[in-house]
Amino acid sequence: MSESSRKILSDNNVSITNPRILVLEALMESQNPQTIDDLQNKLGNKVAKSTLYRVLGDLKKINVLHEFTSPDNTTVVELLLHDSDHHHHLFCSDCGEIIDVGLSNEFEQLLSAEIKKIERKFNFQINDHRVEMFGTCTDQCSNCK
Amino acid sequence: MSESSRKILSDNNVSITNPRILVLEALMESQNPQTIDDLQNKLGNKVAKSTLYRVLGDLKKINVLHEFTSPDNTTVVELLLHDSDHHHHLFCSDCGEIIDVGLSNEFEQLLSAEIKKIERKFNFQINDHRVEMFGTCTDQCSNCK
DNA sequence: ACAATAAATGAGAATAAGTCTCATTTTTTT
DNA sequence: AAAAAAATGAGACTTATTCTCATTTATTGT
Repeated sequence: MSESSRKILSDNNVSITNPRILVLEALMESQNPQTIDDLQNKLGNKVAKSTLYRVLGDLKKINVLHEFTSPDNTTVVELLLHDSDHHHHLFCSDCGEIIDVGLSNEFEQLLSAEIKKIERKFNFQINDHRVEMFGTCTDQCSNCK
Repeated sequence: MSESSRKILSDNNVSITNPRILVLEALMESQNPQTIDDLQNKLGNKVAKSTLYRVLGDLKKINVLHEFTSPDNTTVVELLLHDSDHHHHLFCSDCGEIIDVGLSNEFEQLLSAEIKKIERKFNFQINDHRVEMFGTCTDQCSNCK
């Protein structure tokens, strides 16, 4: 059960500790990004707050964790295990839910072309991008009643 | 000089006060998004910290201010005076600079089409979107030496 | 223009997310 | 299994943002 967590850590030469496994399992419990609060609730008092933040930092350093900020200014975090799972985010301003969204290859190709133009225009080297979409879930999502 | 600031306020039925004018002028000084720190420096001690935050809140409420968070977790703020000036952001991870970027109409049209698909798929009503691009400015920008 | 009323401000206290410290525990190495 | 290195927990600390409330400034009605 904790096998994949252990693998993530050993693959990245990070020592295998209980807090790290617990945090990884908590992260894997949900597909979509989650807040630090969500994580703390899942972990209860099994991992100290300082350790939680430290472990999140460790996971960022080995590039398996992506941290960003939602429009209501909450820090959210999501596992990024495969380079392949490039995706974007859809934010609901009613309930705060954040949903991972894939866009078509056609779109991604045109975006890549646009990005090449921007690189030239601004003399930048661009190594990542993301599309954020903002709105409201028109009927009930898991949080809206 | 402060005419356009006054107009923004009166157009939105917000009472015209000195701090509001000063904050608007400071915001208008730079085309690209700026940090709260930048603003505080520009304003010196002319506007109290609590007032600055309150005024920024007021401006958000009347939709002339857009606040977001940069990848290094700093709050940044930019005036959005015309509905027409839809744009995206380019972040430099070396110097922290944030640059406003427009993308082609062709791209925006394809993105709109993608967004319509997402709306249907997730039962969302999407009212805004933004593309974020992350990279480094390969030669010196205004901050990099 | 002038009171009266309502709204906004300044100063600093309060809150909260995130970081830091250091003594103890756990993991890794040999 | 012992020694060395790294990670953890607990709580103090920092810092951005919000809140409170007495005072000042703006707006409204006459």
